[in-house]
Amino acid sequence: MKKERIEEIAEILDKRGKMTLEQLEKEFPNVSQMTLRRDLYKLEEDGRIIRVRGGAMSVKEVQKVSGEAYTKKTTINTDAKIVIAQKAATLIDEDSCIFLDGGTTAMYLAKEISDIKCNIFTNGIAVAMELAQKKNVNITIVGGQLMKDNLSTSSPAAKDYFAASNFELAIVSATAFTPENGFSCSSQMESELLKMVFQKARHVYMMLDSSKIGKINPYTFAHISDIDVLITDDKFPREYKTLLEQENVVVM
Amino acid sequence: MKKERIEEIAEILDKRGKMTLEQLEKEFPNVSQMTLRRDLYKLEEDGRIIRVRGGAMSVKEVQKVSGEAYTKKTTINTDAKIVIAQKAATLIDEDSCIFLDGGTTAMYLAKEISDIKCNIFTNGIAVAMELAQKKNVNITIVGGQLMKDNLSTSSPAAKDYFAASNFELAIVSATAFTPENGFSCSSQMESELLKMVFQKARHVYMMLDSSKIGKINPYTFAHISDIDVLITDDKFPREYKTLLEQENVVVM
DNA sequence: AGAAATATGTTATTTTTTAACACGAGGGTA
DNA sequence: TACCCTCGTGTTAAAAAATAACATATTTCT
Repeated sequence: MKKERIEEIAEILDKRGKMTLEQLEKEFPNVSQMTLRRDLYKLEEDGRIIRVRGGAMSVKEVQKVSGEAYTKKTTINTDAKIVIAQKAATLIDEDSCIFLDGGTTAMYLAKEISDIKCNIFTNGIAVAMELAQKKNVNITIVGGQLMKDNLSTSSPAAKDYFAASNFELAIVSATAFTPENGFSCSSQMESELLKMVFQKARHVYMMLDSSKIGKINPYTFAHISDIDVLITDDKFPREYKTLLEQENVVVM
Repeated sequence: MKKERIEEIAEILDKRGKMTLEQLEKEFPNVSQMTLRRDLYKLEEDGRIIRVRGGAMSVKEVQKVSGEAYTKKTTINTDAKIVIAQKAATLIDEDSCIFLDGGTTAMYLAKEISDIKCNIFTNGIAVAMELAQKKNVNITIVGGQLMKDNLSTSSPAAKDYFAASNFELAIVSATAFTPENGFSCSSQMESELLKMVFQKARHVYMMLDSSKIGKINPYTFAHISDIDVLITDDKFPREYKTLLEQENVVVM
């Protein structure tokens, strides 16, 4: 089917770096050239490849050449984040009303979410941009000052926003976690915003890849008891898991 | 000479990210298309650009925005918009406080703005994202519901935002204009938001490429008398210009 | 100066891409 | 069940762009 084929094309392209349409036709003899073209077009829209004369090339390939600076940040523990995002995506129901933070994990979640009718609040513009591709998702952006490092907003005025809006579920992530210091982040405003979110939300799911564990950031916005579910990867330490479960947190 | 030209092409490309051959021809009117093609070929050999259908894109650009889609649905009257954006960019002073709308013209303006210390409010997340690359620009996003077609937000709650913030200058654009119906757009919420902006702003500059002229959209948010400066391209009809100048609008 | 190398322009040809329409397979609804 | 709709796909014609090939400068070097 379409989706698998597109995925496969992306993989091949990532692997080989560059392919001509002719080569792709050989690889996929049972579909027409036009279909492959359309697939490439879609992949280009998603920013995964660049179409060039005669075929296409992988964006990763281009980035590999010399781009370390920016790329690095987004590739920390990418695989784990994607796994976490996929898990989280299964937890989103139709017609639900959700807050999503602006972190990279949320970004991956935005990619993974299926296009169902739901309402999502977010303070991350990259997240919002990703979600904008889903037809059925209603997106609301929390305004405020933009932090350039993580492309998310925060402001004291967010309080007013939240006053007039409701959401049952908040799916957030932290940049650091220890059992003693709880979940922390590096920006005070963000921490304040998240505290507000926690007050508003009926349930809170925390996405936390294992690289965050044992680290401490300046502003704690939540403790173990504040969350309902922790979504993590399989490198998550067993002892922490039992610890969390003792506090009635579901770890998945 | 060849070398300087190639260098210049590389620089332009790094700045704009992507250019068509047509645009390059305008930039270099004294050489033939073929020469430019050969230049691009050379630059590709050197690994600085990637040639794509119709033109080329900077490798840096690809490396920079890994998540964003480079795809251009935004190719309507691009040249005019860039010209307008360049003009508008010259009007932005250090330490000023500006509202910028979320349209494509504003997007180009965001690219052209030099990295000076200033404060920019915007309701366009694509605009905000572009601005995020400037170190010295302080960005505030107006929250609200995201409209997927133009990636800008609008909401009744914006009023509250504006209540607590000031800006001297608003630089906006419209999707349609006639002298009788004034400046109009297709979304009621956006129109309301712009009206609020107009109330708050001391000065209003309107960016309007000539393709918008003579068209009417459902919601009028301003008339000629509401704006101070109109920034347009050289296809702007002379008779309209005199008309505007009669109403003390500066046309540039 | 004059030959060789380099750079540019012009035109025709080939290749690639797009646009437009058609068709059939599901999926939901009255 | 019949109908309508959307979606994915294929086919073809038309447009656009890239290349190749050749002609004509322009520079460089001896």
